[in-house]
Amino acid sequence: MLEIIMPDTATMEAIVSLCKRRGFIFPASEIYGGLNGFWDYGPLGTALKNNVRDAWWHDMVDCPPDGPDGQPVSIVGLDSSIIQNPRVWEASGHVGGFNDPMVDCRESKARYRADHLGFLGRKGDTTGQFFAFVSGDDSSMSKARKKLEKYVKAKLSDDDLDFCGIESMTTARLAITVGPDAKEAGTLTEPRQFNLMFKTYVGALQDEDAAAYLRPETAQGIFLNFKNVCDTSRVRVPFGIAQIGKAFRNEVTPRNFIFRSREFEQMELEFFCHGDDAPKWYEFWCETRKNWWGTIGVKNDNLLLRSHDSDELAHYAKDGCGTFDVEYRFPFTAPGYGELEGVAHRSNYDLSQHAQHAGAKLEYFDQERNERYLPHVIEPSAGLSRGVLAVLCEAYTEDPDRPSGVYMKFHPRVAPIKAGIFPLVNKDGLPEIASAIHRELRGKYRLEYDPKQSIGKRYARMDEAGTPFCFTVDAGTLETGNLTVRHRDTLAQESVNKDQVGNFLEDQLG
RNA sequence: GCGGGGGUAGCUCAAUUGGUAGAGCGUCAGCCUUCCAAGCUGAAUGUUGCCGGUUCGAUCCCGGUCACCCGCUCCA
Repeated sequence: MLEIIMPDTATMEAIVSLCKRRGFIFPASEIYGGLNGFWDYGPLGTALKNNVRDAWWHDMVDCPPDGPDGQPVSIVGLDSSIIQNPRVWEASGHVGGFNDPMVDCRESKARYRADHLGFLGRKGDTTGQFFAFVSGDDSSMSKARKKLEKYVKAKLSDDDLDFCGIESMTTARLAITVGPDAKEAGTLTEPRQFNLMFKTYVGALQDEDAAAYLRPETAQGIFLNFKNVCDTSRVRVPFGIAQIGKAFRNEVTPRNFIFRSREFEQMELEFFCHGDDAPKWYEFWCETRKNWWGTIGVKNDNLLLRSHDSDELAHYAKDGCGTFDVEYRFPFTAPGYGELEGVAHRSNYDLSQHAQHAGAKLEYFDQERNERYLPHVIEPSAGLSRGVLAVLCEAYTEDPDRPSGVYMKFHPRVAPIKAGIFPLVNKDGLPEIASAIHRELRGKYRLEYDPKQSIGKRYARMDEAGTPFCFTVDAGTLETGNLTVRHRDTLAQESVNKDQVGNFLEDQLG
């Protein structure tokens, strides 16, 4: 029997509500009415996000996985600037195609710069069709002319033609215009601004010479420093450079909580290798990255791993061996999936672009091969903000049988609070024992000591915070030294000596 | 960007069809309490999203705006 899964807006609203109630995530500048596409992380959310971030950094940089040859791969860290020389974004392809008003064709799926389009009509005819062409492209123009002549069923001389630019094209005119690569009329959109980058000005004078952009991805900062890292870090190809940081995109429609926001965090790795070895490393990183999500509790049931079809490959991935997505079934995408991470073979696109635009020598000399070349790049690019959202969705577990009605089943590795330390009652010397355990271990683990209110209330709070363990000191502890540890997921309780709490956590958390 | 839906305490909601708002839960304090939001006593918290208009008076009517949710669009 197939289970039919629908977009679950009720669950999503419950998750957003819990995030607000417990201090995971708030709307940014909420007391001023918020700001579309921006979110703030509260105490628990910050801890959760830092834990996901640290897990990635640990597994990629501090303790990278073994490569295909069984030896640990070589990866170093980087933290580049959010604002770079604006020419960076020309080289990367972010400015140009996306800084000017663009016209899309719904039929041919082609996109044109609006100021590069010309329009051809019959002089004196205000109701007949117009035919668009790409200015400066003779074949495109003659094609438009032929289409026009076929439409009016007459041979036209130059004097019969009416040329105009996009500025003369009203909505009504566009509706009867045939695109440069289209057959039907009315498939061109109106010119639309596609500047997805946030613009700012460097220095006090706000003239266009001082214009700069907030980075729309962290990746470029890595390519910019490729030579610096090679020259200073004794790395040899193949190796990787990792970076975690904020990126900014002025999205048309921010939607779905922190899934598509205008300010977000990325965890990106650019792995440089010889072009011949690229397929091998691509394979390796697809495998490595898809398995990683399980180590922070995002399970296979809700993960989808898929390769891009060739027609959806980005400009930088055209010549590579493909792009591979790790997708997660969020409540708002179900039964579909939303992207968590993409592993792309970018060939040597980025380095060659920067070498060309900057006039810099970015080639690497490979001693072993006795060969000078631009390395190819395998890029596993993961969303930290989206990762946090996936972790939240995955952890959210309804359980009518427990007082809170819901608990967050975080993997201990990313849980904001690792354990609660409670005296069963706030008297008889129990708080002193619990407090002493807390003071002893708090430097090593994020713990919460709470002597107030009923024990059930404290357990319920920890359930919503997703704390995996709670240690409770009771009267028996005074005699035997044993206290009780409660497991969040099973509600099971077991006895542990108070001197063994540190060891217990060490076993469970590593 | 277009269309639709609701914005009332931290959360879930009620009320007044024009006369400045309540409950439950949560939170906090004290008491009590031998393991799952228990009990008792008390307390704090709202410019009814924001701005303007009509009115003697607006949370309610009107206009605008902001954020959120849904459907299109968009998402290199």
